[in-house]
Amino acid sequence: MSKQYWLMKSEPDVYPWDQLVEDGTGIWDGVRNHTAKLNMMAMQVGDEALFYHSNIGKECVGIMRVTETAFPDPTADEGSPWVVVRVEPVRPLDHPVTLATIKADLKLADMDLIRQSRLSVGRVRPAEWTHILRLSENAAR
DNA sequence: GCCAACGTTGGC
DNA sequence: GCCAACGTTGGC
Repeated sequence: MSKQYWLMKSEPDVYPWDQLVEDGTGIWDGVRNHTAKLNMMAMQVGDEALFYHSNIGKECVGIMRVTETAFPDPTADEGSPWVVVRVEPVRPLDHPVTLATIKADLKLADMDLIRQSRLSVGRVRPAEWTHILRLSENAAR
């Protein structure tokens, strides 16, 4: 299967991008939503994901790569359906791409991030991915 | 199986 | 602090 793209939210006062960079790798635990879980179960090693800071910042700050497919969330109860994936940082974005920027861009109006604002793990279409990366290169905001 | 009540997420 | 969106729970 060809590479897929994702967006994963974390509140920066709980687990910020810099922490993932410092750790070198991490598991995406604590997801308790079935749609988000299904997205994580669809991830393949080598898929790439935007790291999004929710609540504080409200911006995409970096790119990470999936290094291990879904396995049971060690922070969940035994026998629960919840899973994690393992990720590692690839690189920070040249400039963060804010939610306001994404909302203002017609090409990005159909993103999971916009259409289902509470979803913590969403799909990003290839065209959306390249567009956001282009925005992060250009934006001298 | 329906739906009201309630809880959580996350933007504003 | 408020509220919209959405998920879950529990009574019937």
